[in-house]
Amino acid sequence: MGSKDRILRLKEDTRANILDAALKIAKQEGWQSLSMRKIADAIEYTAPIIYEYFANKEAILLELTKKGFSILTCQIQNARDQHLLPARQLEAMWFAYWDFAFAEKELYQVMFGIEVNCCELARILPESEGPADLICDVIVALMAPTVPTEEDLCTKYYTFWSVIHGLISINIVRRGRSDEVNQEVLKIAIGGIIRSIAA
Amino acid sequence: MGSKDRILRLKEDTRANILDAALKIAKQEGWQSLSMRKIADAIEYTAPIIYEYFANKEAILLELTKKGFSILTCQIQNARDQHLLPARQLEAMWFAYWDFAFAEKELYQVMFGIEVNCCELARILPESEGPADLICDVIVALMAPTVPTEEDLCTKYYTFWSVIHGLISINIVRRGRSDEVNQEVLKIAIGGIIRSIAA
DNA sequence: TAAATAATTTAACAGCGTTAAGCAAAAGTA
DNA sequence: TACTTTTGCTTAACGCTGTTAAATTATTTA
Repeated sequence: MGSKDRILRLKEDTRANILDAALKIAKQEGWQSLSMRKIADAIEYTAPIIYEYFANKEAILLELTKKGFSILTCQIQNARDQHLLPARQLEAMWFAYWDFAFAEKELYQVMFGIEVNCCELARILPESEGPADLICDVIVALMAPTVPTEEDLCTKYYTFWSVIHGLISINIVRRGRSDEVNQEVLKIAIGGIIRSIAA
Repeated sequence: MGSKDRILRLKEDTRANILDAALKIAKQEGWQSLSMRKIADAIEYTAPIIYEYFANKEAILLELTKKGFSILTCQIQNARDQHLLPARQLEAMWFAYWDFAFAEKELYQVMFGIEVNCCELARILPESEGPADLICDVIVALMAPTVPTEEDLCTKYYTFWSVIHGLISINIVRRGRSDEVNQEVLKIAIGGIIRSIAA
């Protein structure tokens, strides 16, 4: 009876191997050249086997997206927990976001890229709301005792995200400027928004 | 001898037809489903013919990118010429940028998407510097009589671009919030940067 | 009219995602 | 032990992709 468990565990392993292989290939050759056959090669099976673990290629990308949001959420949480003042927390959280985007460039790309998985991500993947929820909490704290409307909170988060995501996008598609320039732009932008929120 | 000209003109026509067809297909079905055979169908030829006008599919995208930058540059110029004060000009220019991104969504995507044409765009396509040059000029005017260093100017342009590009990206990949929210975020962001520059 | 050149198409290659059929080994049953 | 069923996996195939070479048709030149 224990053999069932062992087999189940092996299956879980192959599933993880598929995801690992996909990400590894993306890191080495880019998402564009990721193919089911390459994944199969990497895990030493033939391509059809993958379809016993994932419905299709998109499902693999979605799972990696999920993984990405899980890691990002975790790191934003950690950043927050290392500060007490909301303003400091917010700054640290966005810097964590920034760091994640480059430390896990491929994950970030599959999370926010022009890929298939765009449209209704929050609907099919509730985890994708994690970072937003965390940051909105701190924005509320920063504004206390004023309580923002849902609309207002959304706009503020949105402004933050646009700035940081814009900077990241530009840095990923182009070869970014020097790190110093980036850090400065980031600090100016974040500081400006924080001040405009706190005011 | 005039027949040579006529043939050349016809050839120029088919070239334009290829570009038009490619953009039309992208508008109707998205870049992802654009194929050489579909283009060929649209211009009522077979696929290999396209290769007498363009080296490959990427060359077609590059040509459309070029076209996009040409239009964008033109519209930014127009926006500038309708105002006198640098601050007003700058605002109008970024709003023109914004409008272009949505009026010509597909062109904007191929210009700044995660596509192949990313890395050294300015090197292979000098036109892509047009908008930046125009806007930098106005930034300099805004700062007068202070003369910014190249680095400083670059950082300021870069900050602008990040904010606007971020907002646009988010609006294109996700279904954007209401127009009012967007306009407000945009106005706040642009206004904030302009003030921080002018100060 | 015959030869040369140009324009266009058909056929093919290698690769893609995906599915169906086939096979071989293991497990269950008598 | 012998037979059947199930499982795991592969091979083969379909229709699609970008791209190239060969074959074919049409046009121009001699």
